[in-house]
Amino acid sequence: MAREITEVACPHRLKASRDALDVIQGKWRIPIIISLTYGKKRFGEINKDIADISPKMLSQELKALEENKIIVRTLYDSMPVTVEYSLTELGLSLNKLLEELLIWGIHFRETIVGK
Amino acid sequence: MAREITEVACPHRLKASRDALDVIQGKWRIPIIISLTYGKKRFGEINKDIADISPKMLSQELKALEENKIIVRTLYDSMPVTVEYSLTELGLSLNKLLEELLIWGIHFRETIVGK
DNA sequence: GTAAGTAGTTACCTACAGGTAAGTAAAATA
DNA sequence: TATTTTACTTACCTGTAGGTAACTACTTAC
Repeated sequence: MAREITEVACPHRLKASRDALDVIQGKWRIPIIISLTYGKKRFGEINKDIADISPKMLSQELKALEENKIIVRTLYDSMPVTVEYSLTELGLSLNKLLEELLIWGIHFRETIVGK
Repeated sequence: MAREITEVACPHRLKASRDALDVIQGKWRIPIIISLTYGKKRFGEINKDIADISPKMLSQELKALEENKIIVRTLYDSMPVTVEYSLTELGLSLNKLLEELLIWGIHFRETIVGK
């Protein structure tokens, strides 16, 4: 019965969904990921892309995304040290989820606001 | 160029994604939605499904989900007053997004933990 | 009358997300 | 020598998410 599915399958499903949510949640993660889908960028470039983020928050969120293997930080020891951030394979694999989030968000807006 | 897409299309995309995230984010929203995908339920039944939620949090989150038109609250004035919660069309339409969240969550776990 | 069930509410507390402002270090430029 | 650029860090503050515990109101069963 449905009861069995609920009790047996749900804890695992819940844990995975929660993991995914934890990675993309917060105010800045998605903007950062989207900023990097258009290619590798430097700290200052991301900062310009996302106008209202403070360097503290950007630094903090980049660190978190790096820990979760969503992005990689590459340091070039050129004359003025430059750092570049880019999406990993795992980061790129978020594409479908982000797309679905976007689609539902639009649907939500149409349903709530539109009528 | 990509630059143009970034600057023109992103603010709207971001807003929609953020809207969607706001609806499902937090510790209890997804568990509650999943609990209701298996049919309408009463307060006490959801409380039993999600063992560690407090009545305060359940009440609070049900109210928020109702405000966002994800669920409906139906009151039956039978002898002991009973209340039933069920998913709306909009709530049911979250299915694909939740599925995608689950799929990526599993992929994430395999990539991070598995190897 | 007392207990138990249904569906919550109220008051209070803590932890973390996020924000502001300023400081840091190293090299390039003027 | 002083200023600018890049990439941050540090200290401090506020607001919200979430938690605990106890209380409420109504009804049925014992």
